[in-house]
Amino acid sequence: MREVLEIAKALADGNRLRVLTALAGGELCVCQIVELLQLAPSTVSKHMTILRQARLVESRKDGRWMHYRLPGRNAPKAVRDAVAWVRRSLAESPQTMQDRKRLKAILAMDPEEICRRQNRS
Amino acid sequence: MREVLEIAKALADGNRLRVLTALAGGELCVCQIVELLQLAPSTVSKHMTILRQARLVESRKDGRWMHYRLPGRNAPKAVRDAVAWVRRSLAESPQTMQDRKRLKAILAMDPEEICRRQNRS
DNA sequence: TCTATACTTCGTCATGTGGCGAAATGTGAA
DNA sequence: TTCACATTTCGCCACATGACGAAGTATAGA
Repeated sequence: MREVLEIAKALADGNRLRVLTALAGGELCVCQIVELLQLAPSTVSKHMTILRQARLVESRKDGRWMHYRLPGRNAPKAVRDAVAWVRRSLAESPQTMQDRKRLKAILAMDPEEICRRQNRS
Repeated sequence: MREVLEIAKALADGNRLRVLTALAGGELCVCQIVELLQLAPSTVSKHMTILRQARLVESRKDGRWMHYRLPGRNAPKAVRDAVAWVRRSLAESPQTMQDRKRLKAILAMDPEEICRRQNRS
């Protein structure tokens, strides 16, 4: 119950649903997610912590960059099923389409430049 | 997105998860749910409204009694899948076991007596 | 070591959510 | 019609949550 409720609460936010959907296209670092959601880095960090606590994402630290990705096959069934539900339910959503487009542009840029941009603003 | 988020928010509460799990055993009226959750009738009513708005439950009015049940086959796929996720994920949970036992006792009683009890307290 | 920087943590604020009791609603029975 | 009563709606309160900026942490590079 505790685990399932934690998952459900983690899913109960539009920005977190967008992140999970975006991660279906492969892992992303925090600054890329910041660029996608257009939120403050601290806010994004908090969202990612909530998703990770619920095990809905896994993380990998690479130097100064933190990468997040969807959970692998060894994740609990409740988690994998929840992610699958989100992916299926939002696959055709207008928000997802728009994010997919935006993400394409983000991935085309150099990650370092994205971060530099954020420091300027 | 709107629909999926509404479902996720409706699932993000322990009492509502308990109700959905309990409804797997068949439809229940409000006073039976009140007895199960041990919450004020007005609180339970609010929970059921949230679940119904998200289409996670359907309702049937029978005289003074309102019965709630899990959605049928004509419900949206996102809804059916969400209910299935909850049922599968909580099927073996201690809370579910305990509720199942309590529910058995509740169903053994006359519904009218349950309501009478609630008015006394 | 020192600096720059990618990210997280902390403090704060506005808003959202879950709880209750009182009042309103609607329906069967007298 | 009038009453009893199952349920919902309303108003309120305490607490949770999402947002930000400032400060802290950790790591690559000079």
